Amino acid sequence: MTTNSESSSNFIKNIIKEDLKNNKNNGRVHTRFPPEPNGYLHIGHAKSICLNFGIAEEFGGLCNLRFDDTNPVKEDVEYIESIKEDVRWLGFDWDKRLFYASDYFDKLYQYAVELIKAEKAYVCDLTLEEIREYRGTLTEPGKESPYRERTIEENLDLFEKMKAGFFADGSRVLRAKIDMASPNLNMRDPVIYRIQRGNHYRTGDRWCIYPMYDFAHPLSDAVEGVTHSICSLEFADHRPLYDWIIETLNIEQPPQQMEFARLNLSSTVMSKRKLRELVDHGYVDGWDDPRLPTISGLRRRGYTPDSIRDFCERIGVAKANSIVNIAMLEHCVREELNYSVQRVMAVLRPLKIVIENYPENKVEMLDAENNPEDPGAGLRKIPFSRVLYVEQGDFREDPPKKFFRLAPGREVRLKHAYIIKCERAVKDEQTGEIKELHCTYDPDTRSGSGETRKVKGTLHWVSAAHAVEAEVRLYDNLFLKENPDEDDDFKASLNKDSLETLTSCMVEPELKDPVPGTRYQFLRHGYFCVDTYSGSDKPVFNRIVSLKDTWAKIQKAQGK
RNA sequence: UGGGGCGUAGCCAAGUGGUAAGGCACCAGGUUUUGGUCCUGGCAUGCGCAGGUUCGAACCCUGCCGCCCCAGCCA
Repeated sequence: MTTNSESSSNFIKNIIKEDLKNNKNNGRVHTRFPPEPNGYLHIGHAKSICLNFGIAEEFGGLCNLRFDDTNPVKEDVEYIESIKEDVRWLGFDWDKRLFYASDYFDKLYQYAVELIKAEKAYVCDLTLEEIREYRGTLTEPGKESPYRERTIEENLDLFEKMKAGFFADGSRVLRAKIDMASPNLNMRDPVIYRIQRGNHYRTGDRWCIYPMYDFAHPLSDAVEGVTHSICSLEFADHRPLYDWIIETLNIEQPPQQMEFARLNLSSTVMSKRKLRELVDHGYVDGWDDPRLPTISGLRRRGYTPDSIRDFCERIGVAKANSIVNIAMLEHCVREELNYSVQRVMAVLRPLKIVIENYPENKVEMLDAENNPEDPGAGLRKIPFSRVLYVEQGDFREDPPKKFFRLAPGREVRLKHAYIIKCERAVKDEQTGEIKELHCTYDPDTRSGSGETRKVKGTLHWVSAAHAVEAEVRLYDNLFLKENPDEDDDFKASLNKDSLETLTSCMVEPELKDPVPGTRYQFLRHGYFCVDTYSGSDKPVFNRIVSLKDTWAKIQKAQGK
């Protein structure tokens, strides 16, 4: 497998090792992956999933899947199944530990009551705008709410009534009583419960008050026995509040929040908001568009779970914001697919060639190795005949330096077949367009015959009479800019050519009725995956990633 | 201009006082019936900058500079 058996170190693992050494939490390691069911998972989530489940695996602990569903207006069942499917597809198992923050609403309510009784929370009647004003600014302290000193009894009564639906949405909130002068805005009497009518996708209309993240999260962790609560950097400012909740409520075995930098990938966007915009406005064809960094997009594109996990392992975990180059991800799939996937010949832009000295009706079945990296993959038979297709780009009438392919008078080998020589190009008299090539073959050079004559280039090809017509979709970066977020409108650098659809490709008969999801290497092109929606009439292949292309580099260096 | 976090090669990232791991990318060469793979070698006299402590500093101290996050009844 691609994944290194020995994973690299990072600051989170180091802390956990230290905790284990000190027998903190009685040697338990328990993490959780806590998505909000309000969107599809992307590769940034994969990093978190690999981290959380990976740590549990490595240290003999457990990892829960918990839906952080405390906001009824944003969440939907639609996302639950897709998230579960994605986590499973990545290869992780939460066993019986599938949880929902919404399952804790009763407990959470009790904890809130407890806070009130300890005079650590109060019902506040300030409006949203007033709360904002009272909060102060980054440089000035806030003011205490006039409702801050209500009695326990009054607070209990009001909170009860909030729950019972006596008050309008937004008219009152429950706030933690902490410190309006704190330099950390999160500690300036944060709202921990708000009134919000609306149908929660799981609890329906049972509740009209909902806990805020800052209140629900530490307590959900506590309820589940989580020891290490790993989240992204922007929550670092919330840690004092997280700890305050845990301490104030006297939670034993307090979970510990730790923050890491989330993943950014070059030439794409990662925020749910932006991905949603691309989907909703038709810039892409849905959440599983193969150009998207969503898990479902990558899956449809043909990426493997192993390659994504390998990627997450290689990029490491740290606290520095960074943008990982997408070349890293591409490397990971190539590495896996190179030794695991069958080779096949596919001509994407066909150019007809006629082998003049090859008998009219003869067909030879030639041996072709399925995977040179894996002799156990065996051989298959491919038909060779007088009329073939080769790649248009493999012929140049006036070849540049270092061009090792077909040109008038030049010889090349046809992979698994014969050495052929280009005798002449037939052009359209009107347009000058090259219609076909006339070649001759050397009967003594059949592959495997022991012939050792060397030629500079080897081309893939397909027998015209036996070829299967196919559609091939070539994907390129969705954005032209390494960091689309730099622009005022991230869409400014959208790549208009991120999808190129080729509808007249000719592939070998092996690919007649391919099973969706099957991956192949198209010789000299790259790795391709049969599209999820590929029909039987004409197979559709998605390019996962191209092969590395030295010739392209040479051309670039030559200035084309 | 308050608070929190971060600066190690083009991109990631180890390293936590003993003289800069690893990967990607890139460059050069070898092998090759995929211009793929594979193999070999190269790629930071340097760790944001400037001082200081020390026999010795990316690691400790001081002062600067730069970037990110925070004023949702979102998560």
